[in-house]
Amino acid sequence: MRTISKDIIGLIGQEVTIEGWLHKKRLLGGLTFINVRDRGGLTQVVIKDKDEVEKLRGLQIGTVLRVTGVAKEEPRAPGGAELHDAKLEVMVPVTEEPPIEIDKPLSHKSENLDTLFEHRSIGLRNLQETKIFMIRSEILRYIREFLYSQDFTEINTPKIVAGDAEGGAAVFKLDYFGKEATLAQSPQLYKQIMVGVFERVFEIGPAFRAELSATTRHLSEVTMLDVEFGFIKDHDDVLKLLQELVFNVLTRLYSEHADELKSLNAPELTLKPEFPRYTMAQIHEMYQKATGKDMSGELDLTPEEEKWICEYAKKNDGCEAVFATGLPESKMKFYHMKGENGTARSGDLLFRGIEISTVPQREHRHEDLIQQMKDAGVDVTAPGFASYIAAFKHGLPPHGGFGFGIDRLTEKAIGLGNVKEAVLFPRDINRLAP
RNA sequence: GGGCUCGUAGUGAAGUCGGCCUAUCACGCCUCCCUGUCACGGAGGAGAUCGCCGGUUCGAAUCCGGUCGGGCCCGCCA
Repeated sequence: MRTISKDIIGLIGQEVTIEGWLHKKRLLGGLTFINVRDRGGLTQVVIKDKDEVEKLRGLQIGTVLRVTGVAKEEPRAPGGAELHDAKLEVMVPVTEEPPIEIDKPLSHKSENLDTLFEHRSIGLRNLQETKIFMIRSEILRYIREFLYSQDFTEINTPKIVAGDAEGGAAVFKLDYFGKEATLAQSPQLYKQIMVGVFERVFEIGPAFRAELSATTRHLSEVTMLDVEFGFIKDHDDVLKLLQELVFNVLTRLYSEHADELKSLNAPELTLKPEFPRYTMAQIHEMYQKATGKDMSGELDLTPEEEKWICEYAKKNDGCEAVFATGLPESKMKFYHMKGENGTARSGDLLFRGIEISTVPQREHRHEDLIQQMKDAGVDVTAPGFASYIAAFKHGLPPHGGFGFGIDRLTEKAIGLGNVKEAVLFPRDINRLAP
């Protein structure tokens, strides 16, 4: 019977067998400590028998072991317990020295990220690296639990799609049995269609972006949370749902994983249930007043302004998340709903200096949608649009939703410097492997 | 697409306006010592044709040109 490391504390006095990877050796002469890693963490094993220690000679970190010993309560051991009188069995010997260390912090300096990703399969065994992805897993779990509690249904939509459906982002083209297809840049059209079926849907999946962008916040393959729900009263309903989701997920993360976040040097969380809201025009004006730089000619916020408004909101509103509303109509997509004074009913959610989400209300009226598509130069007869338009023709209620970057949220929740650090195997303009 | 930068043992760094470099340090690795370590400690050792190609020079890690590979910012985008 195999015991998992975190359960040893409950089996004091009993003989237990653990299986895992040799994580660290410390030879002190007549006494040897080894750490064995399994899915529950590390177990410290104390070995006094020289013959048992000899079994590890020539074997490197990563060697897979079966260890049988007696569980002892020991305040000096990590976790309060350790194994004594251990017998070792080498299940998979490893003689190759690891290319990257796993028991000391790895360099996350931007110029060293390439090494980090090159040796990803080993580096991820470093407990500090593992924590990043444990936290990412928890963020996904909290998101799902919140949305289930709000009666949402999780869906999966195709990632191979016909043509350039949405517009905006650059797409990857591929040959699909002789036809031209693209990798989906977003589940936008499908999730709207599904509002006509389930009312409330969400999807967590990949989206592909072919922009030639090489920055700390861009990936060619991102993981998006896409939410869409019907029977909204107004745009405010959409902003409120996102606000509640983000507040719920982040406060839960910071309370349930305080230790891990602290060990990763994550900043303190400053958040309020009601996120401050500023219009794009207001932000341009406030930024100009503060810095003297005039950005009013820009339709969108510049990266510098995004950082600035987040700092401002943290200091003056006590909240690191902030909505930028009143996106200019000229920047809106054909499926967004027009607002007042040449703006779209849309907003951006910014957190710790970066855009995490775009939050629009959709145009649900069939005739108006068709007109907006034509105005945007979209071919409404293209095969990719037929079933989309049909959903509207057969009745879609007022609805809205948002796309939401999981990678960016994970990065910023932990306080990392580059979105790629929050991705197991990042894809960017230079990297296709591992 | 534009601009700016970087490339030195397995890993992270120092040295870079020509010579004191037979290339320095830390971690890791190997050998030995060490009975409470937990980034263990101590002694010794191996490991680098300084990304690659060419040039200048008596002499190049260091200067010049090219090339390949990274990184950061802008634009685009989320």
